[in-house]
Formats: sequence, C-alpha cells, structure tokens
Amino acid sequence: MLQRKPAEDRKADIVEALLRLADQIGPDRLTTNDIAREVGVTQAAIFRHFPTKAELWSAVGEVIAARLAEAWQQALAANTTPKDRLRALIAAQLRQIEAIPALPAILHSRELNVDNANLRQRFRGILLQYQAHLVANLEGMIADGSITPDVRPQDAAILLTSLVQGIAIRWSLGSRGFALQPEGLRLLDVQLALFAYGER
Amino acid sequence: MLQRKPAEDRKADIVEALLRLADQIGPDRLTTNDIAREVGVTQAAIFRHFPTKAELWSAVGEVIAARLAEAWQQALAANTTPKDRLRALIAAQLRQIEAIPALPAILHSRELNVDNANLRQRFRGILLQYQAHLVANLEGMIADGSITPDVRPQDAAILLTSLVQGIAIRWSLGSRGFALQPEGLRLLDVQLALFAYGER
DNA sequence: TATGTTAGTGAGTAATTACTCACAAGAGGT
DNA sequence: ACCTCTTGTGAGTAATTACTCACTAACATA
Repeated sequence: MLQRKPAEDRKADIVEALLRLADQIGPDRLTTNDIAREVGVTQAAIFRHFPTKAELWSAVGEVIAARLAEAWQQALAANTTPKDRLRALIAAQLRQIEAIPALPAILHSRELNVDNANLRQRFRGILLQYQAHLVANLEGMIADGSITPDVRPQDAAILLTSLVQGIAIRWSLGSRGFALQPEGLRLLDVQLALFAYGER
Repeated sequence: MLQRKPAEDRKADIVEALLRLADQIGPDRLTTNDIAREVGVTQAAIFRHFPTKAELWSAVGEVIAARLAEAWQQALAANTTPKDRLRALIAAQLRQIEAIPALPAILHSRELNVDNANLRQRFRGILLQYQAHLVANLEGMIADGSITPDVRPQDAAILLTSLVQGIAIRWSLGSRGFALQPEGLRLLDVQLALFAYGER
C-alpha cells in the first residue's frame, strides 16, 4: 500500500489528476480507472472520496470557480484605473486558461452540457460574473473618456469574452503553437484601439 | 422487420441521426446503440453500412464539410460588395450552427481532436478556408474604403470568428435562450461599425 | 503500547460498449 | 413466379464502464 494521505489532500490530488487527464484524454472519455492510475491508488479509493463521478465533477467545478474568482480579485485589487483593470482581467483569464488547459474542453463537455446540470449552472454563473466585472470597468472607461460611448458596455463585454474564448480555442485546436497570453493581449489592444476611436 | 431502404438513403438517415444525437447526448458519448434506436433499426444494421464507428464519423465530417462549403458559396454568389459578402458569410455560419447545433461540440470533441485524425484534417481545412474567405473580403473592404486600414485583415478575421464562436458558446450554455442569428448579426454590426471608424 | 478512526484494497457486480457472423427476407429484374 | 442481390436481424463476443462491499493496515491520541 502506498502512502496514506488525509482526505482533503487526497481529494485535491484527485481533482488535479482529473484536470490533467481532461486535457490529455478529454473530459467525456476519462474514466475513474484513468484517474486512479494517475493518482496512484486503486479505483475503489476514488469512490471513498467522491460517492459518484458527478460529485467529483462538481468538486472540480468548485475548484475552478475559486481559482478564477481569486484571479479576478487580484486583477482588480492590483490596479486602479478602469482601463488597467480591464486589461488585468483579460490577462488573468488568459493566464488561468494556460494554467488549466482543459478549461475550454470542459466548457464543451457532455458532462457539463448534458449530464451535470449542477456543473452547468456553476459555470454559467462564473461566466456571468466575469461579464459583470468587464461591464463595470467598461462603464468606468466610458465615464473617464478612454473609450467611445457609442458602444454599449454590455456589447463590448460580449466582444471581449468572445475574444478570449476564440483565442483559447484557436490555441488548443492549433496544438498550442503560440503563446496564449501575449497573443491575446495583442488582440485585446487592437480591440481597445477600436473602442477608443471616438477619442482620436 | 421495418421498411428496407437503399443503402445510400439509409446511410443518410444514420448520419442525420448521429447529428441529432450528438447534440442531445454529446459527440463523445453517443453509442451505436443510440444511433440504431434513433434510426429504427438494429445495432448490427449500422455496421452493415459503416464498418467502424470511426468511418461513420468520417462520413459525418464529409456531410458537414459539404454543407458549410455550399452555404459559403451561396453567401458569396448572392452578394457583390465585400461588406455584403462578409455579412452573408457570418450569417451563413450562424445559420449552419442553428441547423446543426452539434457543430461546436463536434469541433471540440475528442473523436475529432484525438481519435480520428482523418476527421480532424477535414475540419481543419474547412476552418482555414472560412478564415481565408473572411480575410479576402476584409481586404476588399479596406480597398473600397468601408473599413479602416489600421486593423490587419488577419486580426479582424480572428475577431470575427471569435465573435461567432463566443456567441455560439453563450447560446448553448444559456440553453439557447435567444435567437442565435439575429443576436450574432447585431453584434457583427457593432464590430463592423468599430472597424469603420476611420471613415466617419 | 493499546485503541478507535479512517484511508485504501481486492475482488467482485450488472450494465454497456464496439463489433461479428450465420442466416432471413424484402425488392427488382426477368 | 422465380432468382439473385442486398438490406436487415438475432444472438452472440470480449472489453470496459461506474460502482459496491467486506476487509486491512496506517495513523493519531491517550
């Protein structure tokens, strides 16, 4: 028998293993057997910590939600102007996708989209929250005159989240052949320059 | 025994059933049994028409590729100005996603991304072709002065494909609670107005 | 060092998976 | 009405799935 660990540590190991394998094998194809082998325990051990696979996925959702929320908080806390905060929010999101490359695949997984309503609601909430942060800072940018008031902040926020998602998809479909964060920030600047046209 | 059909008709039925189920059940988890039940034949009948599941997926890839290519051709043929053609290309893509709602999921399925290199190559080519169409018409718009030359057409094309993908994700995560095409075209107009700022 | 608690195991389960094969029967041409 | 080609079936297969359960051994604390 291998080294025993406190339940909380082992649970964290299992969630990490799932995130790694979701990237390699795909979220809908990874099995409890794969996870157990990756962690280094037997399959039965997985079910000691998570009664069902669905609850394991919910735990994964919680971990991701917590990490994203913290990244956003840091981005907001470290900057003062709306423009800097917006850039930091986008940068944080790109960095999180690099850190959890399975994220886009999980967004399209059947586990999330079909089987696990709990998980789906969680992610929907996460995306709405992010959108709200973007809108708030875009409103700030309109107020301080750094972008045009001709574009509604809600629409601008959709364009920006789409940008992040689109780049992330290109990144993973293209075998991650470019650096996500620099490329994303470059295109963000292109879009921000467009938003600013009223001020030129 | 139910009604017999010529092989070509039955193959088409099977592909249609797969597309319907890929949306409901998810591309990576739908089984030959599910497909057989949906078509109304036994599981063995599926394997009479397609020797393996992978070859069935390849047939699906061909069907999708043909439909997309035709939609683009019609979009290009029915319009003359670069701006109209660009709008028609985006509209066609949104319409295809509505008609084949499994499309985004298939694009990110493991069947395509990991298991089936044949299918993957087919889709990669299709997407590159779409991007090329967008770039060509964006260049046309720069040439005829309907958008600013400050944005590189390649970057603008990425922003537009990201827009389509981002909206499609919002659409499916939000249980398709809004009409995809109108919302997409509305945001396209917002983006196009930004691209045009140099001309105001 | 003795004891109660908890992480982990080994060996199962029934259900489901993609796929096979010998055979049956509808349909079209003659 | 016959023959033949082709579509479809019934009954299998071995492998894999999520999940269970009786049991064992490591750890904390006293």
